[in-house]
Amino acid sequence: MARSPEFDRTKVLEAAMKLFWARGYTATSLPDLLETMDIARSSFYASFGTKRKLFIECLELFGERTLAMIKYDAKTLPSTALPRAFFEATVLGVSLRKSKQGCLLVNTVLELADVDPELNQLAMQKLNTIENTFAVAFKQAQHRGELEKTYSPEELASLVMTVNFGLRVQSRQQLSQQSMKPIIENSLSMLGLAA
Amino acid sequence: MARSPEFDRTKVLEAAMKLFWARGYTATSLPDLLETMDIARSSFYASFGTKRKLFIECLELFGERTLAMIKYDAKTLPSTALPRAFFEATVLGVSLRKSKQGCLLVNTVLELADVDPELNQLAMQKLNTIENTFAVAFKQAQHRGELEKTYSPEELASLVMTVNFGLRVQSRQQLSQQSMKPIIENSLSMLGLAA
DNA sequence: GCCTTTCTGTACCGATTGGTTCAGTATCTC
DNA sequence: GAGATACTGAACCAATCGGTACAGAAAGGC
Repeated sequence: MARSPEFDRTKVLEAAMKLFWARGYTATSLPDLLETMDIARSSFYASFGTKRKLFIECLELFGERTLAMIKYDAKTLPSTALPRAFFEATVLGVSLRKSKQGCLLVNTVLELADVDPELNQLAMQKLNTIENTFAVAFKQAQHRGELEKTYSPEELASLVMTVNFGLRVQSRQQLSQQSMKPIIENSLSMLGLAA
Repeated sequence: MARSPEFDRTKVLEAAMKLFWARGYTATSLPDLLETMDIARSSFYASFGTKRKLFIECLELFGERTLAMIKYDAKTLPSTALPRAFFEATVLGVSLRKSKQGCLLVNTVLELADVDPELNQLAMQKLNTIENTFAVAFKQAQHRGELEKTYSPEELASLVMTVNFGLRVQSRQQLSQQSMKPIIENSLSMLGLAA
C-alpha cells in the first residue's frame, strides 16, 4: 500500500546519542542533529517529537546498553573481575573511538543538575540501576566466599561507582588511553581488586 | 574629578561564578547573569568584555581559591590529613550552601571537552595544578616518613584526584551531605588515609 | 496506471541568543 | 556651580534557537 522504509530508527538514534554524548544537551543544536542523523527536519519531528524527547530516548538507549554489558559480564566473569572489565570497556574502549567522551549519564548529571531536574533525575536513576547491579553481584560473591568482606556489597558498589565517576572525568580530559592504564590499575589496587 | 565607585568588582564576579557553577557555561544566559550580578548590560560589557571573558575570569577565581585553600591546609595539617580536609571542605562545605554544585572545573571539563577546547584546557590546567600541589605535599611526607610508600607521590596524588572527581560527581546528584559522609569515609579508607 | 505513505526541502514562526549603541542620570572633584 | 566619570535603561542588531507547515518527490502495493 505504501512506501516501505522508515530510515533505520535505531541507527539514527545512535548517531544522535553520540552527538549528545560528545557535546552535551544544550550545546547540541537541531541543525547539528539533523546533519549527523542525516534526516530532514520534518522527519525528525515526525519520528522523535522534540529535541528533549530524543534526548530521553538517547539516555534510555545508553543506559540499556551499559546495563546489558555489565549483566553479561556478571554471568561470564567472577564478580571480583567485574570492575576491571567495566573500567577497561568503558574508559579504554571509548578511547579507541579516538574521542574523550566520558559517560553520557555522568555528563548529563553534571550539565543539567541545576538546569533540568527531570532529565537529571532520569540519568541518576540509570546510574543507580548500574550501582545496584554491582551490589547484587558483590553480594553473591561474598556468599560464595569469593570476595573479602572488608566492605559490605553496597559500600563496595558505591566505591566502585565513585572510582568509575572519577575515571570518567579523567577520560574526558586530554589523557590518552596509555596514560589511563596505570590510573585504572592503581584504582583497582586501591579497591582491593587488583589481582 | 569623577564619580568614585565602580560596583564591587570581585563581589559581582563572585556572583557570576556561582551562577556558572550551578548552571554551566552554555545554559547561563546574559539576562540571567545581569540579574544575578545586578548590573546593567552596558556596565557588563564595559567591565568584563564578553560572556566568554567573564567565564575565564571565573575559572581563574575558582582555581585560585581552591589552590589557596589546599596550600593553607598543607602548611597547617599533616599531609596525610590533606585529602580528608579537602574532601570535607569541598563536598560537605558546598552542601551547606544547600545546592549540589560539584566543582566548577570538573563541571567545565565535562561540559566543554568537545565544545570549547580552549576553555576546557584552561580548566584542565587548573586541575593539574591542584594535583601537583598534592603530589608535592605527599613527597615531603614520604621523605619525613609520615606517609607509607605504597604509592609514589604522583600516583597517590592521581588517585586522590580520581576519588575527588568521583565525589564531585556524586555531590552533584541529589545526595544529601549526610549520605555523602560514609562515601567520603570509605574513600579515605580505600586510599589508606582513613585514620 | 493509481493511491497511499514516507520521506525531503524550504519557507516560516516567535522567542531568545550574545553583543552594540547612546541618551540620560547619578556621583564624585574641583 | 562646572566638568569629568561611572553608571542605568532601553532600543536595537544580526544570528540562532526549537518548532511548525506545506508542497512535492520518491517508493511501495494494488
